[in-house]
Amino acid sequence: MSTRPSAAKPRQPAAVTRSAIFDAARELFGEAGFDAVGIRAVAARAGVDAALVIRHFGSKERLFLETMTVDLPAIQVMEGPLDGMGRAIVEHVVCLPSTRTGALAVTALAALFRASDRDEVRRTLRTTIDEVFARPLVRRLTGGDAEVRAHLVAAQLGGLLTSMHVVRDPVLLAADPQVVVARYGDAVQRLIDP
Amino acid sequence: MSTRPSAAKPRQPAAVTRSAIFDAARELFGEAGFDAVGIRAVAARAGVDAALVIRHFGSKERLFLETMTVDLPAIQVMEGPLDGMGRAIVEHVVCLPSTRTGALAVTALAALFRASDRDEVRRTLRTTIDEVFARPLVRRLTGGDAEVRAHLVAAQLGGLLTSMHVVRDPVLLAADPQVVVARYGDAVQRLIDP
DNA sequence: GGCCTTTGTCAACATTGATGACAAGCGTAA
DNA sequence: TTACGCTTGTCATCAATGTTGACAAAGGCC
Repeated sequence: MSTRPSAAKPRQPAAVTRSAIFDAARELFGEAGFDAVGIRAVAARAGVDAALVIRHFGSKERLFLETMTVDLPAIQVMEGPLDGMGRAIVEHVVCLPSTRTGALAVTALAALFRASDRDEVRRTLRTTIDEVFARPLVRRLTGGDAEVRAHLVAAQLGGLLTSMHVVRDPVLLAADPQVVVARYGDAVQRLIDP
Repeated sequence: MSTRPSAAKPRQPAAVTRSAIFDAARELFGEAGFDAVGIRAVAARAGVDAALVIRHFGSKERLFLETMTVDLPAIQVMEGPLDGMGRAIVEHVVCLPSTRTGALAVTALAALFRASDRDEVRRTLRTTIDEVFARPLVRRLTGGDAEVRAHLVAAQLGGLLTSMHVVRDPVLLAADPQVVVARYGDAVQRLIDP
């Protein structure tokens, strides 16, 4: 017997271990949220010691922020015609979870909302919403109070997202998506029109 | 010396201790949120042993749910005329923090949002929104999709509230309240009109 | 005075995020 | 090869958390 009977893990390049931790964390955080998921659970799923998680990501919070990043490029329809943009945006948002990256983004955004107790998380959430929703719109809107109106649209979209994926309002989840798109889209349009 | 040199606290009726804990918890939870506030911090602020907190409220989560209850009676303007109700509701929501109970309600609602990782909290949040926003509206709306429309209005109001008090969008916080009321109110009205 | 419920106190428990020491692998240079 | 140094993995440990149970003492009721 050598000094340590338990088989030591064969050495791996740091990138492999890191991405294993990343994937495990993304899944677990997305499902259960920040505080329900412990570092040891992430480590176990990644097949790794808990201390390695901290070594690679610095802290649980940084791991969370890094994995729950929503990397959505600005919504494309915001470059299109202003006519009917309200419905187009809402349709885009409602149908997001049907694509792979969209589902990840929605999950991440919801997780950020639910963990926004922490200052750093709140800051990330704020800049994310600003970059994805508000800023692309400000440049397109005409008429008075353009900036405020763009941020109010962002509030509307955030409200729809949180109602469906944070609060999980059963009425909205069961509703016909086309009705939601038409009704809510028109309400959004009201803020787009000058 | 008797067996215990430190002066024991004079006995108090349970209601007094309980309400001291309640007040301390309400303040701390409202300021910093669920996980930033420990039981021992609440106990210290109430001048009480940590074990008493559990004895009186069962668990930290139950204490949180009990103190972060929003006891807003249904919004009064929802009983008024449908004409201009959108602006009236938004004005009510925007001006809530100016009253004592309103400020407590907003703080509690925001805290519930931020702690909605936990199933029990999410359930409370859902029924609260349903009772305060959606249900009173369903009875008033005419035309098709009344229930969905009412819940979409609730989503709008939730979005405005979270943008201001959870995300804390600086643009909205700095904006002229009258502009917000007028613009967002009209968008809400769009969902009220049949 | 005895008895029982209520109120307060304290020590402990398991679990959490995080740290630091140490061992082992692997390449490079002398 | 040997020696050094950097990287990777493992472990023991720390302080803090929510929660529990045992125990002390106060006060009301017979």
